[in-house]
Amino acid sequence: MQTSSHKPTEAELEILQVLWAQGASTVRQVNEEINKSKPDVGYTTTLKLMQIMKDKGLVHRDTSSRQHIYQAAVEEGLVQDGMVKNVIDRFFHGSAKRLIMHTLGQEEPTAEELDEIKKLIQQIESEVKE
Amino acid sequence: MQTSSHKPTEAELEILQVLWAQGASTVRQVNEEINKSKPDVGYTTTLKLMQIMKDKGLVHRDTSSRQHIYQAAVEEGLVQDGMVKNVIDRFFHGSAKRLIMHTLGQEEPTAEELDEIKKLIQQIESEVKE
DNA sequence: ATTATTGTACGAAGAAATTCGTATATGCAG
DNA sequence: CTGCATATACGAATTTCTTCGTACAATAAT
Repeated sequence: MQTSSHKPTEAELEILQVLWAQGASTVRQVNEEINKSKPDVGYTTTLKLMQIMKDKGLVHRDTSSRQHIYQAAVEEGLVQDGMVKNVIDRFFHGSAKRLIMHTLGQEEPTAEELDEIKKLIQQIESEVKE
Repeated sequence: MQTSSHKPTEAELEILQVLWAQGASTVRQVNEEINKSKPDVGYTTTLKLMQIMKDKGLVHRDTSSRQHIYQAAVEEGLVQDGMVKNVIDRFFHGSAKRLIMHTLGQEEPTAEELDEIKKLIQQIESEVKE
């Protein structure tokens, strides 16, 4: 088994975000996207990071054309999952409930959103009963 | 206004956790607590970190006795808040709902916890109506 | 009073993450 | 064909974070 899933660093994560949002992309496309929020990140910096990520197995690379095309090799959901676990452990004493309640109290969800959350809760409750 | 709130690093966060849990403490108290999970962290390492944190304004220090007494200078809730915002932005496309639903789906909360969350939702709903 | 213990100060080593300069290859316009 | 724009490769500098050795001061013990 290919021991995948090195935990991405900050900068690597930013690149993954772009790949998740835009799908397979060249280094230039990724760098331009990143430059929208961080104008000073040089092209070779992004390139190097993406090469490192390829070595770590975080992305796949298609080298058949001159402009290599990169693609996320880890699922967004799995990384989200890891991050949520991490936050729960580090900031909410291991309690998912605390995270949820904090978020509810803090982020002012709309009535529709609250509705959807309620529905999900009911669904979970019914699953547990059966 | 004193632009406070340098974002704490990993190691700094761990120290803040201890200070939040135990209240004002000496370096030795903090180091001993940390040694429960990380036995190899040396005393001077913790000391140095706490001194750095004092420079950054993350903790306050009372030097009136020989054993300096440190106290968190940032509120746990505020740091949690910042982290939750961060995670929502970076991993959940800015949607608190998505974070909550992901967490609910992932972390298998107990029936009691679901109850509490429902209560909070109802409370928020009634507040919005008024 | 002398020694051992326990404390802070702080420079600097070590490790991890990020950034970039430069070499070199390829494609394209004239 | 020649020059310019645009690629990748990759070593190395830089920055940030963490760890610790060592110097020195204060207190406690004998």
